[in-house]
Amino acid sequence: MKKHTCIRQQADIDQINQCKAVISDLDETFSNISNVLEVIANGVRFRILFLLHQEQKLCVCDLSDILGMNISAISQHLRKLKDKELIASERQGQTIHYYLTNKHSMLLKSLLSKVDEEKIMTVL
Amino acid sequence: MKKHTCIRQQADIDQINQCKAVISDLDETFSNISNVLEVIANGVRFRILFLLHQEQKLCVCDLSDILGMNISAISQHLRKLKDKELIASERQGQTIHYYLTNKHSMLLKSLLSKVDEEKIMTVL
DNA sequence: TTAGCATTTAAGCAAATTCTAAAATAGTAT
DNA sequence: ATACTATTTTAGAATTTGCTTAAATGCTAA
Repeated sequence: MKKHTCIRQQADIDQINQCKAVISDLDETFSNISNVLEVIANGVRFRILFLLHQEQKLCVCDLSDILGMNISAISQHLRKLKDKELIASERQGQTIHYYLTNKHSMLLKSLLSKVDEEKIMTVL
Repeated sequence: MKKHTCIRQQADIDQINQCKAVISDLDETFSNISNVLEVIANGVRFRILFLLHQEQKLCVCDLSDILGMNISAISQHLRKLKDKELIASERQGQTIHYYLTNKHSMLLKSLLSKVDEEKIMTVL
């Protein structure tokens, strides 16, 4: 039918159609999860999330100092995290503190817990 | 010291230095996790992993049919997954079957379980 | 108000990502 | 061998991402 279809005999048509149905059915779900994962997966942003989890709250300057990166770059990463509602901010005078929200906190916890697991692995 | 440092008084120098030490100490760990997450986070690859988890094994053609994508595109995604050892392949005649490996299986299971959780959310 | 600090936003660029199309590889079967 | 099928690889284009620099916003304090 389409150019990306193989002309093979051993294909299990039923299996393929069932899978198609599942994928189509869960399409929005997959997109939701991937959208959040893509934001978390970035090395800098993952470190930011780890730091916010450990320190409760930090400002752009703190993160910039800790990670040795440009303030603007950090700010742009924070915006992406904020867009996905993984973090929120609170102004206190001139400084704006960022902290983790409850949204996706389960997912985040399970990913951050990998840091401790992985740490043990890399020591070996 | 550096151009990205704010000149603020309320900075907790000890806190920042402690964080720097932790981040530096765990640097390799963060990179390892991010590298794997970045591969998993992609929408197409996440769907591939989900399908392999559900169906045990599938060939490039199957995945191409199910996801409605070019065979070449799928093949390139499979290579990325294989590079990170998330999947492995097994030749059977002309067709090459892909299946999940045990590497990062814990991480993967917890991420794939989000599909069922999220599904319930999107229905509401 | 003006100056100064913290932060965000905008613009531009380089590098990375993903897809398409075409060529290459490899096994099957005639 | 030749033809055919399944898959991978390569090359290129389009898009996205992440960083840098500079300008804009917003609070604070003199």
